[in-house]
Amino acid sequence: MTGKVKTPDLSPSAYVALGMIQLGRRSGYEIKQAVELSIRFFWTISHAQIYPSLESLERAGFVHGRDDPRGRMVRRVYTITKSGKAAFEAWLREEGAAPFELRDLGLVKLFFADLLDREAALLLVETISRRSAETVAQLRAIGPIADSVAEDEGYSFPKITLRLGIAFHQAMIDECSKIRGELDGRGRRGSSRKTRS
Amino acid sequence: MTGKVKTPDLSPSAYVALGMIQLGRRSGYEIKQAVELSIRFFWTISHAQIYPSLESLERAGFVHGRDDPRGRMVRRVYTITKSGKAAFEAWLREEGAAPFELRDLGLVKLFFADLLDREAALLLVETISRRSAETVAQLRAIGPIADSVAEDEGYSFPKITLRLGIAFHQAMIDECSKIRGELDGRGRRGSSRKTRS
DNA sequence: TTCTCCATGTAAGTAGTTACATGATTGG
DNA sequence: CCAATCATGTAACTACTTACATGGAGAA
Repeated sequence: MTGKVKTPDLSPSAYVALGMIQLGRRSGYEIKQAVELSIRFFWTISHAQIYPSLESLERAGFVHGRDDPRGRMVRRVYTITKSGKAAFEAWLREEGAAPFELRDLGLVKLFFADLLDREAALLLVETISRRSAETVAQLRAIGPIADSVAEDEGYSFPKITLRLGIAFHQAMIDECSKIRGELDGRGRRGSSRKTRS
Repeated sequence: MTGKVKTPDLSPSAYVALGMIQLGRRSGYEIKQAVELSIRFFWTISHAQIYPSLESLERAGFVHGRDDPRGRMVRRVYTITKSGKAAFEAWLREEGAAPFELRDLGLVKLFFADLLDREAALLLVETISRRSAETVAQLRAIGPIADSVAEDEGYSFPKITLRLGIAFHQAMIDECSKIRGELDGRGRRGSSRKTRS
């Protein structure tokens, strides 16, 4: 009789917020902070997106919000509902290609680096490598937090996604250093396109 | 007297188009194809973006376009101007963090996988791993084309960006298989959060 | 008192997509 | 003659960001 339950189609970011609420975040502000501390390397949400998302989650019946001022300071906290939990789990289990989007101007520039001299090309490699190194450092800095979350709350997957992030930036760093070596070798024999022209 | 030359601020995608023209692509259609064949793994442009970009490049004096119909078929081809070459090189050399943006719902879901049973979590790892494997396969398929571009036209950096792409997806695959191993080990002792609740 | 953090909200703008729209050419 | 490919263009929409806007709380 119920037939197909009309799942209100919420944006991915709304589901992210829903997930954060299920993990214990209460206000929009806390959700934003949690995202910055955890998944920001593969997903970002601005607060201008979070507050409207919370409204649509509430309209969908997935969360229940109530005002909970701190002193005179306005504040609205949310709890996940039963249907919210079900919807979130369904979303997690949903099949189909989860979109993977990478936009990296550094790599784009490197693609065109034949139009530059060797030094400038090396600089581009350097830039890509350094940026990944910084990211790895930031990810490692988060490590202890993820450790304590795993111990205190029993959530082990944040550590795993952290490892994946480190792994792929480390791969970039390693490949960049190989490339640098090769370009140096080529350079010593002096055969840069730019120099010739 | 000339003072600061007012560089019209074109979108990154316009610069990508400019670069493709410098590498010998002539029409919007060819640019689109070249992008799909080369940098699509870290940059995409829809044709709805390319044609307006070409107009702004022409307005900026960076390219010169002329109609070049094939029979009765409309077609407009572009050549890069001197100032276009200079502007493109300046863009390539421009310092400052080239934005790196990754949006990956697969990793987001994995982050929340503590809310699932072990099998479902493994499925998520599987999905991430498979997607990277497919990407690596596609990148390897492009390899021979990049090889011939390197030999025939002397452009060696397309091969290098290809390698970087393969390297980081391979890192994802490797890390995923480690994770899978660990989850299996944990599973045998039966301590999934979902099962307990 | 002043700075940083907590906390929420909106308006305007950017960047990009998909879908709509058209039509020629080539090869089977 | 039909499908795939070549070729360009626009309108509507979506998603998202930045900047504007406001103000309380706590610490130095």
